[in-house]
Amino acid sequence: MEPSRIERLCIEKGLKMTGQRRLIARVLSDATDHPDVEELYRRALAIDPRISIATVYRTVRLFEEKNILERRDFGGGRAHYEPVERGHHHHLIDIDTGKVIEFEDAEHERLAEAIATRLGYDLAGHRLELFGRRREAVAPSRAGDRAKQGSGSRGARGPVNGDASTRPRNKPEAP
Amino acid sequence: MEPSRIERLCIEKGLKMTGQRRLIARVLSDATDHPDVEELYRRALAIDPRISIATVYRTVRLFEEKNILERRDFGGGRAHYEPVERGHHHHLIDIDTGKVIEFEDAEHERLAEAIATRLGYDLAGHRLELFGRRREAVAPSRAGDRAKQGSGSRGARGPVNGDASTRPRNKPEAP
DNA sequence: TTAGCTGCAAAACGTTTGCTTCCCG
DNA sequence: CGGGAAGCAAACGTTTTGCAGCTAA
Repeated sequence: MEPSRIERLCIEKGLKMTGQRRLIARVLSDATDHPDVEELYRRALAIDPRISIATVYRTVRLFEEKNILERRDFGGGRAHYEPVERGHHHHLIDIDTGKVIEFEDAEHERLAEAIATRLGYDLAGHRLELFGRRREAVAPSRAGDRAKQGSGSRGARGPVNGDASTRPRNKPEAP
Repeated sequence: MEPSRIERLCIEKGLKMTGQRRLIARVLSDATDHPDVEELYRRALAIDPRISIATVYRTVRLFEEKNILERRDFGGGRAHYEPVERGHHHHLIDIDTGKVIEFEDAEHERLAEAIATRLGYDLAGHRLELFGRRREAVAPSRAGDRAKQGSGSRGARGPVNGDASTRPRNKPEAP
């Protein structure tokens, strides 16, 4: 079987390629979403049931350090991962479904740079997260134009209450 | 002793005011930074050594639900809190010192709204975090106009390595 | 051959909760 | 007085780690 994109990256960076790393690399290469470690573990288990979750943790950490993966924190306790090769972008999180939409915005990049400069800093990184809710179709004609959405790891875990009342242990919430 | 600003808020919202809540309200009113729960606990302990950390957790959660506090996640495991009365703003985190600088930017607000709209969403909230490093003074004349900085909770815990090598368990890092 | 990876189970970490006692309103 | 709050310790969910054996290079 030919090496996955991420496995190739690993080799480039001189990592020792074990079966488990190859497996995780493949799972990550195949992913189009932002899985957390448990989800990665689940997907890996489905292919080879002998892998341990400790290895998944160790591997994503390694990959992150080697700049192969990016860790994302959408709020809700668990870290999510995605290949850096997808390039720089930001996220809009649907607070009703938990779905994550990726986007880029040149103007924002420019603005972030400008703000840092204004404050006397060199920008080393930044993150922008939007939390939103599908806009109701207001036009009287056909309701609901749809947005291309990158899909969330696991499905929604119940809607966020708009007024920050009870917080359901592990949900993203709108700041 | 007269009630702190936050205690007044609590009373307005009809919360039962116990000694502990009054204490935490005071500590929060006095804070100009973004303390985490442990730090709040420490500051509260210094005033009244009989408070328990469980109470601090329960209280900040309550205050958050009542829209008195805002929880912030700067990456690094712990949640940080600040009074909402400080108004809407964003943060620039100094990756060398851990210091947090607050800023507002009208253009960014407008842009965030516009992006959400473009994607078919109503913006419910958003967060922008910049990670940066003090700019070296390059100009031969007077070096470095200074930025008003809100100061980090506890001092820096060692610099972040620019290339994401070993991650020191509980440090913010630049995305 | 051997540095370094894996699995397992146990520990660590921040946070929440069950229960009993205590206190505010 | 009664319902909610506090304290304590135990439980929680996620992540890390110590150790003994295994494996890629």
